[in-house]
Amino acid sequence: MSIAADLIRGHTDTIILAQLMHGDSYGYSINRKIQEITQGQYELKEATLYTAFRRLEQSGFILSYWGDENTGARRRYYSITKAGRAYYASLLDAWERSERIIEQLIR
Amino acid sequence: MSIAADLIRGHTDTIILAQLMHGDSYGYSINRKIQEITQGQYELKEATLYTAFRRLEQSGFILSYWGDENTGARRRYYSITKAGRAYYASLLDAWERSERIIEQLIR
DNA sequence: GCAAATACCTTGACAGGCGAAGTATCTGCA
DNA sequence: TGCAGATACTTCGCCTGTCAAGGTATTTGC
Repeated sequence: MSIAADLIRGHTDTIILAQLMHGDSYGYSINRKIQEITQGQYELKEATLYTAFRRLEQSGFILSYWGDENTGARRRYYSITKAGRAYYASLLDAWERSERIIEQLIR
Repeated sequence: MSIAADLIRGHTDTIILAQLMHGDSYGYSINRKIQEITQGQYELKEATLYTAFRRLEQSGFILSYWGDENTGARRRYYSITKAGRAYYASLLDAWERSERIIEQLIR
């Protein structure tokens, strides 16, 4: 991974929720998607990913259920809740504001 | 402070170095400058600020010296080193790249 | 038959941010 | 003179998020 994870820190929840806004998905798939989108420049470490899922579920922003694959490894799917959508919107807004602030401060 | 500090986390060093690129300064002043620039939307907590100074100095990115005020409280001034300038440039670059990545990931 | 990919989970360490509390000096004002 | 408030720096200990390392189980390809 070529990008300092510290700079993405704090966006983990936003990234996961953004993916779930496009539809239910499961951990491994979401992480591959992230690698695809960034052309391998970024990935979530598994431990980080699964801790985030637990955090988001405990907060009521996502729901999980086991997929009923009759083939392949078992998958735990996640679904964004209504509260999750609202939270996502507020995180997007926070990103936009912080982006402007950082821009001003680092030049 | 209205902005989630977690989003700025990881930029503390960059922000401090950016201010020192404009000339030597001391903690309290740098923090006031940050509040000015952001119109009060952001500030570094004192503990955060001074730990960052120590971290940066130990890494050789800044130097410190006591000011010789004969009035007012004593001030510890900081000066950016050559290594600090190079580090700052690399942090700026990292910011630009991470900004693009985040943009892609959160929509 | 076995390596590699898929898929998930847990533990413990570490780093950075920060609340809280403390020290010391100076300024303004009653 | 006395005292609040601003200036200025410092330390301690907690909290949170990241992640290395290790583990489990299944399926696919050779």
